Amino acid sequence: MPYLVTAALPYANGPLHIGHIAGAYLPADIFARYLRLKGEEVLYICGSDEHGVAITLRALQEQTSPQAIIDKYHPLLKESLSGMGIRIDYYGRTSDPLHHATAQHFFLRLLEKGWLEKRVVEQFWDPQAETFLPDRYIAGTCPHCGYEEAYGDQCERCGALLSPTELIHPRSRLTGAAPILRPSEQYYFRLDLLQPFVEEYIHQRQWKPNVGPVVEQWLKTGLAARAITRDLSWGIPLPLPDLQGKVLYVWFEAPLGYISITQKWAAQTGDPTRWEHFWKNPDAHIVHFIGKDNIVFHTLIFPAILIAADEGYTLPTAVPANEFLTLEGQKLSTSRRWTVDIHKYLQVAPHRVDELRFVLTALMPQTRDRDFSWEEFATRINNELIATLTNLIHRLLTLIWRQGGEVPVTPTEALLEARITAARHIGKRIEDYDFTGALEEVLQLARRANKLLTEQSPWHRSPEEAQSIVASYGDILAAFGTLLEPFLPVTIAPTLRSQLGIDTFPWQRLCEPQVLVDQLKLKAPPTPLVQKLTSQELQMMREKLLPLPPSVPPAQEFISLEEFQKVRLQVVTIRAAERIPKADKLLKLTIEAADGLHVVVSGIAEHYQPEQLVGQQALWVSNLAPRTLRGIQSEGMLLFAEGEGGRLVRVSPETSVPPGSPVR
RNA sequence: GGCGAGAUAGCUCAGUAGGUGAGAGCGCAGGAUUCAUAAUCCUGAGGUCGCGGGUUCGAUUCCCGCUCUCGCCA
Repeated sequence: MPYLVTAALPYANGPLHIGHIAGAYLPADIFARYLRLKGEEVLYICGSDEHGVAITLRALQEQTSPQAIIDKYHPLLKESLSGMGIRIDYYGRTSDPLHHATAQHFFLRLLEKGWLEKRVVEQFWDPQAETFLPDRYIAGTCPHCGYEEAYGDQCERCGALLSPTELIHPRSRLTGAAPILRPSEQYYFRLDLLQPFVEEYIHQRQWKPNVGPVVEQWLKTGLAARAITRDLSWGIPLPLPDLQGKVLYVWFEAPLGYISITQKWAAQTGDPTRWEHFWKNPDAHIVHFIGKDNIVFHTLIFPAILIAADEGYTLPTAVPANEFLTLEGQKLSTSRRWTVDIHKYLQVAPHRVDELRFVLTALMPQTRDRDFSWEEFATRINNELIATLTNLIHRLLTLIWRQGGEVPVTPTEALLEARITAARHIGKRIEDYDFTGALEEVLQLARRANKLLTEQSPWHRSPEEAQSIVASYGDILAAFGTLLEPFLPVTIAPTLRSQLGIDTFPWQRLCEPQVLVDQLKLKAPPTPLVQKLTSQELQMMREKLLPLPPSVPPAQEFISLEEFQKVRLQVVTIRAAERIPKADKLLKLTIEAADGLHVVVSGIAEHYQPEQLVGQQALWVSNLAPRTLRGIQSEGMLLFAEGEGGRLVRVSPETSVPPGSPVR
């Protein structure tokens, strides 16, 4: 039975970050690698999603064309994925002419089958640009919170979902002109009529506990007809002559990318019909790995499209959606730059890809949101990956090397049994889409082997006994060469196999009691598979990968003007600066303010020499309660900006002003 | 406002179709050991299973209400 594995098509308007990897691409990769080892026929396809308003807007921001945006991000996405060891059989893109043709085919087919309906809707028109405006192209004042930069679909300040007509003083984000309402014809997809068929499909499948309730809720509310066209220039044109200037809405055409990219792949293999082996085969498994934001599209809308087309398409077998990853306790956000971007990680730590895969697998948000922190990152690597797993491998390899590097493999019952149950449990967990649990089983095997090895302590025994004990571990070492492959395929698993001079085994063999190899021969003295992560290295990674200091919460409460005015700020001139004995970080500063000289103790000695500061101006909070530091009373506080890596930078007026000038 | 999900050891999380003393990993304390990247192994401390009611012989597990967090929808 063939498997088609897909992962959410990444949107080509920004880089991939750890949340994307942990949510979709990595679980799909582990799943696909495991199936390949099992000898199943697997095709893992993915590609860039290159249409939609966000891309046009991005192009406007960067003052370039949508084509330039996608041509910039498509390769970046592709390289980020391959750099992470995500082995995708074919990575396509939705700007491909083949995708356009496939999407247009579906549109015409649905039209022919009567599932589409033309409706006239009132939409905003920009009289200057002479174009209809999508919701996101319209800005105005939010009717809920008064925010003046709210968008037509959502207010970014209060989070309210809006419709463009609700905005007070709407204006076009293209030209700034006041848009006017005009009637426009759009095609609607009659999801409401398809609901019975979709329900039948939904109830034939098993859904993950975090997916099922969401789907049921949508069905309960009732599916509504949705517009599948938009008045835009960037996208897939409607294949109809009478409606110019309209394109297919992204949520309609993007999922069809799974089909068109499979077709593209098939064309490359020389057999253009081979895509039907997956998409028109009732025995094929189609598994979509996505994040929770995509559940509705993959479980309801995409199947509805396939059902409506009525051309014998295979419906998705499973949609193992993951929840979200947070970073240091806060939601990842590309616009707020609160992310760890993959392409940057690959530059900063190119030799630590498997380490990141390990941590992201351990922290995969399978049933609920999970948090990624750098401290956790280091702990997982040093105390689990290295201490438990690769250290076991290293001590075994060292023992073998000390016996001449060549041993016959004669496993004990206990070791064989441990290997077999581990292989079975790992496989079962992966098939249940529990990747964290599968990795835990790998560690469990390492813990069992560590325990047995310590109990037997070959280093305490006679040379003969020691030799036979060490020989008994050869089988488990060989097994790790395959067991680690789905999880750590970039450096760790292949390096182990090359040290042992073996290849991977079919997964089935790991579940059977026959010895995997008769003997092992090491060519070179073993070197550790993973280097410990030092606190300096961690610090370096953190500084280079996280541009914002985590101490500033992006979601802040608003304060009133009155509250703000309680803070008294003035410009002061620093008249003297000196170090404080036995304090590494503190400087004693004498400042000239409106009412004369004051003493302030500042924690900036690591960033400024005292003589750099004398004569300079700074901002001073004058009414902060005084505090005694190192026996010196500090009055108020000088303000410094916190730059990257916690670097402190003095804040001062653009041109010199008299000391004591108020700041309001 | 409606709906959904979550709240279990210092931390991250499992779990219970209701039942003898509630689990794992990490962290911590003590011990063993030294083949190994101060890694490994053993032992231990530590929890009113969010709060309040109810059903029950018995609830962390079922029901109702509440609080907090997150998400979806209006």
